[in-house]
Parts: sequence; structure tokens; C-alpha cells
Amino acid sequence: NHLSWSRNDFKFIDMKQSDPFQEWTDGYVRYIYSAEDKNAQRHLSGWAMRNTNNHNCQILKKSCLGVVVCSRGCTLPDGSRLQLRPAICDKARQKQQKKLCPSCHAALELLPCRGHSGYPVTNFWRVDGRPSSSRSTAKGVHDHPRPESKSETEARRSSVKRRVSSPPFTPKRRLLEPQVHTNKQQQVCYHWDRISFMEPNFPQHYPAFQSPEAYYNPHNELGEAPPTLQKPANPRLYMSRPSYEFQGYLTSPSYPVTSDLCDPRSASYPLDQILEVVAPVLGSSSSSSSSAAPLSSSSSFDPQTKPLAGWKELLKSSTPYTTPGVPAALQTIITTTTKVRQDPCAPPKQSGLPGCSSLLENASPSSYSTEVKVTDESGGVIKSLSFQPEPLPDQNRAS
DNA sequence: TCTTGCGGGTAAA
DNA sequence: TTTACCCGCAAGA
Repeated sequence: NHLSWSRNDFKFIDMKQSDPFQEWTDGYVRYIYSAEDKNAQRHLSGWAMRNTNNHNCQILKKSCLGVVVCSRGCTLPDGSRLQLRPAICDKARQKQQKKLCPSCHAALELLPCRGHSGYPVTNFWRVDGRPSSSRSTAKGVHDHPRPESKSETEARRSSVKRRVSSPPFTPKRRLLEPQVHTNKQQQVCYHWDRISFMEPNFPQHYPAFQSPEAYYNPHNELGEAPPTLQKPANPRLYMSRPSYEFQGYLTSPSYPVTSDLCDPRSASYPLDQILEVVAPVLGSSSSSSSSAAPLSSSSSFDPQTKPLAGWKELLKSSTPYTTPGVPAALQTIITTTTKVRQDPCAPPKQSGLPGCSSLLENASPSSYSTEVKVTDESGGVIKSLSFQPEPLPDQNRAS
């Protein structure tokens, strides 16, 4: 859906709008933040995201570490479950995993994130084309409960320091989010390849999965599917309940549940309400039926009733990269985009370009040759236009 | 002590 | 070539 991002890029730029900071991004979403946003400056995330070297000095890539849980799956005294934030540092994390569950003293277990085609969900950060903003792109749907947020972890640490003889740790949020699923359900929940996590009703069964963001109908203008996250297209727009915490962050406007939002041809979305149009376009069914799902307060979701075999059969017959409803001209942009680019990290003697940091600060169309491959955060080609001073190399090693 | 970001390097697809 | 991931380093909280 690079093209849809591209189009949204222009809208955002034109409208000079920014998103309120999203701490719990989930799904294939993208946000543009004001440069004044401290959380965005710190590349903050509620998820435990570690830095990943993508050999691209302009794009910071982070991948999710998952969540640390009790290996026995015990229930804390308050009825909640332990969901610790994995330490970011490898050594610290190893040390962390040697610790025991504060409740049942069983070993702790790290549930790795496998929400992006079997790999951890990734977040990409980069300075926006506008000098006063940055943007974040998330790829993948977290297939595990939320860990403690960073602020919670820090608060707990400082609390532990203050109170040497403190009672056993009970994460604050776990008090608020009793886990209603059984272990069997967890098994299902933790492996997204068994079910669709874009299933709108899913959060009703797993409160810890609640994301503050609106999920958008998994189809988009180009019909580009996430690499292998090929889930059956769900034509419905759905969103989770507003979070009961981090209200300061979650000031997203109320998202209109209209079929327009599901129509890739509609260009009338309020910009500050567009997060991302995601999705595997599987066949033609997804774009044609765009009935919006209401905020579901009841749930009929049952993994048992959605056998994977059915999904896979659907996937087999799907054509994820077809683009129903996409204006031909827009597709042409991609197919004709010149793939010549300069290496922004290359020494001046090779490229004649400034170094990475200065490039970010002084990015301008003149920094590149007349043929520029413009990519999104994940490295896909999104446009070949030149009016926007956005040097966007591949997310990975620019060579 | 831990987080964060950077970057060299390897391996697999 | 792309992507994931390992490792070490440095700066800073």
C-alpha cells in the first residue's frame, strides 16, 4: 500500500496535520507526529521495541520483543496475569528471564512477537519531509498481550527502589485488565497464523490486546498485502475501545465508521482520521463489500469456529497484489519509478552527498540526482515525485 | 544498570 | 538484494 501512503503523505503535508501520539500502535498503521512531540522524539512505544540495524541511517527500525509472562500461566492475586516488559538490552533480558514469577515462583517465559509474517512487528521511524515532523510506520499485528508500558516499568522500578520491603509486584494494568481467556485460548492467541488478529471481535476476548488505534479495513488502494500476513480480507472497519489508560496519548478523534473509509477511491477522508489503510486484497471480495463494523460491544468471535484451513484455502486462491479499484495512473507511478538513487550514507567522495545527519537536516531535492527512488519507511517505492524534499532510501542497507 | 541509537557483520531467502 | 538478527560500542538517564 505504498501508494496509499504516498497519497496520504501529500495530504498530511498539505494539511500540516499531525497525529496525537500513539503509544500502542498495532497493525499496519502509520502516524505523523509533530516534531515537538516528546514521545515521538524518543521513538517511544508501549511495546518493548528494540533497535534493529537496518543499515539505513535515515530510518530507525525497531522490532518488538514480545512480552514476559509466567511460564506456568498463573493468576496473580488480583486475578490478572503477569505480563512484564522485556528488557531491551540482551543481557538485561537474559538476566530478567532468570528471575521467577513473583506470584508462583515459576520461571518466566518470554513470548516473542511473531506478528509480522512470523517475525516481530517492526516500527520504522524517520524524519518527515516536513522539517517539523517525524513519522512512524508499524508493520505487523502484535500476537501477544501488551507488556507493561515503559512508564509503568519505570514507575515500578522507582517504586521498588523506594520501598525496599515492598509487597510482591502486581502490575497496575493487570489489575485493570483481567485475563479472561484460558490457556488454551492463549495458545490460539499467541500464534497469529492460526487465526486472524484483524478479526474485529478478537479484542473482546483478549482485553490485553486492545489497541487504542482504529483498525482499518484490510484493503487499500493498491491492494498490497503485508509480506505474508495474508489474512482473509475483512471488509469491515473496526476499532477497539478507547483505552482506559494513557488517555493523554489517546486523543484520537472519533473515527467515523463509514463505508467511505473503506473505499480506496474515496479521497475525502479527514486527514487526521486516516491512520492507515491496510491490507491484503484477496480476490475481489474485499473491496466490494465495505460495510462498516460497529464498535462491537458483544463478541461472537470464536477461534474454534474459524478453522485455519479455511483461511489457507482462501489464501491459496488469493491474488494479494492485484489492485482492484486502483486508478491505473497511480499504478503506473510505481511501475515507472526510476530505481536509481544515491546512497545517502556513502562518503562524499562517492556520492557528493553530505553525511547522514546533515542530510536529514538539509534534505532538499537538490541533494539527489534528478532520478530519485523514493521509498517509504519499509523500503518500498512510493513515489517518484520531486517537489517534496524527502530523501527516503531503502530501509535496509543502502548500497 | 539499563536504554537508546549506531554500525559492522552474518545468514537465509 | 532484502531482511532479520547478532554483537559491541558510546552516550545518556
